[in-house]
Amino acid sequence: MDSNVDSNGAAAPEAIKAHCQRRMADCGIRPTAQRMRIATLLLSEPQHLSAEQILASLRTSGARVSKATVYNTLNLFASHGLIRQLSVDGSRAWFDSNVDAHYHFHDLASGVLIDVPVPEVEFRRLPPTPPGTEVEGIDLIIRLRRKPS
Amino acid sequence: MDSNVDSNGAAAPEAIKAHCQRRMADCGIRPTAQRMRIATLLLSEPQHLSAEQILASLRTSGARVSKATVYNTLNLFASHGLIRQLSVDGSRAWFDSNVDAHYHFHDLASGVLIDVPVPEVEFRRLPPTPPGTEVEGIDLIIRLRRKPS
DNA sequence: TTCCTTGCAAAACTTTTGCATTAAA
DNA sequence: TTTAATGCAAAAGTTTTGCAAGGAA
Repeated sequence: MDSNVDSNGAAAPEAIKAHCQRRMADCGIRPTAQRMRIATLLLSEPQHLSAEQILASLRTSGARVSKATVYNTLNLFASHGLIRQLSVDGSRAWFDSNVDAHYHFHDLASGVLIDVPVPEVEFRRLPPTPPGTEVEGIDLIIRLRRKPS
Repeated sequence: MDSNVDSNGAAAPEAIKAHCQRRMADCGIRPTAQRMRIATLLLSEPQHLSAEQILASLRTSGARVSKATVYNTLNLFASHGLIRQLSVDGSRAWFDSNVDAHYHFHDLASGVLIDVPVPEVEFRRLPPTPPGTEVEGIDLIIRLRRKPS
């Protein structure tokens, strides 16, 4: 049985599974076995994972998934708004399970990304958009360095 | 002679050259022929260029430059603060000749980047940084879509 | 049957690197 | 003469694609 709540108090696997199925259905994405594996891994909590990390994690846990399917699935999820793709440093894409509006800290020393909730940032003033355009979204990345002590 | 001012009123090539030499000297970068070509191209005005665009432009104008040198030089410039490297969409790096603090509009339809001067954005509130860290820089990209008319 | 999904391998693309050659100090 | 910069080709890393095989409707 794997219906227990884990040591962090995270939602039980069954609940995550159900949650993923519901969200995929809402997006009109057919819940195949591989997609469910990727979704349950990524959507289990707010996190930022790369395609390679997801592939490695799935392989480690014994799943049979190809690299092509991981990439295709992540692109599919992102295009349907199930996850969000981030461009942080250009070296690779990061996939964010949190699609609610939010911003990021980027720790330059470790590479770690940390979510910044919307209420933590307030704009007093934003530039007027060019004619014929409107704001689709705002990407804010606050780069962090180690404070010299 | 190519010391005329061009039709846009931009600085004359000689002035740009001198400007580049001075800035490279300030950064302790030896002004070799290839570096000067890349610098005069990129630093002639505020703009965003990819490595391939720079390589193509140099080749078109008859310069003998290798791809490796273009990449190595751009990395060198960026590491010395002569230019700024941007991660906008993950597909490739963009090199920004404007190293003064500023933000960007990103037109999703055309891919075009537009500078947003600092005074156009004011933060009323920013999140507290995690312990032991301080802000190194703030990257703000305002994504634009075409306004439905 | 028909359509969609998957895996595998190959390809595409951007960027980096090794090394011999060239240019500069 | 000694060090640094360049060009070329190859390699590396990430992501996409073609196609045959498998699976669901």
